[in-house]
Amino acid sequence: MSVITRFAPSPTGYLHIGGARTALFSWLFARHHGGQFRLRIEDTDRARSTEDAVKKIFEGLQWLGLDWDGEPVFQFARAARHAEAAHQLLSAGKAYPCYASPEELAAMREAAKAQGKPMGYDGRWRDRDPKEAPPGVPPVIRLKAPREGETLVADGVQGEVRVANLQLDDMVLLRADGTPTYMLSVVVDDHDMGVTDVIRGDDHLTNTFRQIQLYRALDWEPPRFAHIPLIHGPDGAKLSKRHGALGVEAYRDLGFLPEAMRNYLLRLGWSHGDEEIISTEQAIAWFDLDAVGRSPSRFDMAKLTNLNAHYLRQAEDTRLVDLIAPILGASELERPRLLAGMEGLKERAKTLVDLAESARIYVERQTPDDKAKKQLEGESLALLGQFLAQARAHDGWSAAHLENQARALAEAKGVKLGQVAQPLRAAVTGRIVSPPIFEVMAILGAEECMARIAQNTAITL
RNA sequence: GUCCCCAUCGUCUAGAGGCCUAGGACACCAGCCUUUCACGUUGGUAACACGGGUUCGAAUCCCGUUGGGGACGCCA
Repeated sequence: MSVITRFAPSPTGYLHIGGARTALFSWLFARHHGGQFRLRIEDTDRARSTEDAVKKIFEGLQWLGLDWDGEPVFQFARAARHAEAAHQLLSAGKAYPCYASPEELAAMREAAKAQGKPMGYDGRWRDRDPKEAPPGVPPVIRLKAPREGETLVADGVQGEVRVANLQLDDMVLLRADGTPTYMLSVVVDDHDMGVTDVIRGDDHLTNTFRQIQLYRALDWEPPRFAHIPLIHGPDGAKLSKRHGALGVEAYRDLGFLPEAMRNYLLRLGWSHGDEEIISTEQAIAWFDLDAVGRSPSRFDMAKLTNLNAHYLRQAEDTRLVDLIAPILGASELERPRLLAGMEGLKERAKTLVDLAESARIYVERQTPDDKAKKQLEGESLALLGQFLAQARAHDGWSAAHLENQARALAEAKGVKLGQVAQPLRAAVTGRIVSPPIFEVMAILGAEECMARIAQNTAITL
């Protein structure tokens, strides 16, 4: 049977980093095995689900390059089907109505805790005659789960995990208003969608025992499960909005490339020997569950940034110009300069935001900053003047030509090339850091350079 | 409280009993390269949580301790 995986987020917020990795792993697994990767929106919590969140999830996955097969399934639309499964269990005697009130339930939990027993429903309506039901109380429907033996999960990542059935209580299948609970919905949907491999966060591991009991009750074959460890924040605590749990679009806005994100997320919890830089094609070829680690990992911005710098250097110049143009508001006229300068810019940038910032020198004239100003006084300024006088006396404005002249001047004056280049850089770019200055000057052209120098220094030509 | 999972440099990890004086990557420090910065390059600091076993031999297997995490909803 061909592999079918799914990613099943609830649309209560953006697609966060943990969800993104889960989606990536499921996607890679499906692609590796030539199967399907499907998307299901778990929107049964009407109060918390929003359309905006659904949109954000779609956009997040698209940005990451994780394409899904077929149409997304909206879980709420299938509520009737879920309820049908519960009623089927009810008539088969595998489920029963329970009339316990919320207050009773709370009391049960407290009592169980006090006695050192697992917290949960005590099964008081399990074998009770429904005729004893309190009048006017709509019941919930609970699964009549096995009280003996144990339930085993043969997990693709965690190995064999088992728990005594006594630890598990009779879960609610249908709420008092007749709507299905998450546990029921997931099982029915995964079954109906033909999901063969459920890859999800570790936080679902204990749910899995209950879900397997449900599969058994419904006489369905459970899928294979794989629970991947959670991602923690830099402080080791659960990932919260405070540090890493931003939506993927936040990382996009921070200037990260999707391929860098994919590579980073892939290496968080998965490895292939000492490989670090892994293309998506390579990842598809290599990815499998046996190389997924079992321990949680921490989110490390520094490593993501490093990877991003790598992919930035690798990226096509035209693509990068397209990506930074909106940040810069660069007119069509300036695109040729950006394109010409991109080679030199991109190897110095860590993020698209950095890149855009450093690219401003090609887009607009900059007022010298404080450090640049220091290069435009005294001895430095004198050297600059001499360089300009010399440059003006010769024809040609290529990077090589300008550099040769600067070298000649430096040699004649017995100074280092930097002493000529730095004032020049300051006058032309307004900064003390930039791509090679002669290259910058060549791209800008003589006219623009002279205008900037005149504007930024007292030198008149 | 009950149950489940986890544990190698600061971080991500390699390691499936001898190949480990524990390897790589990021970060950090120092040198080199160099018109600045970055890249690149050379070197360095830095880890098997602890305690018991098993074994000729343990980072690797077993048990315990400690420390993290997760789950116990008519949320998903």
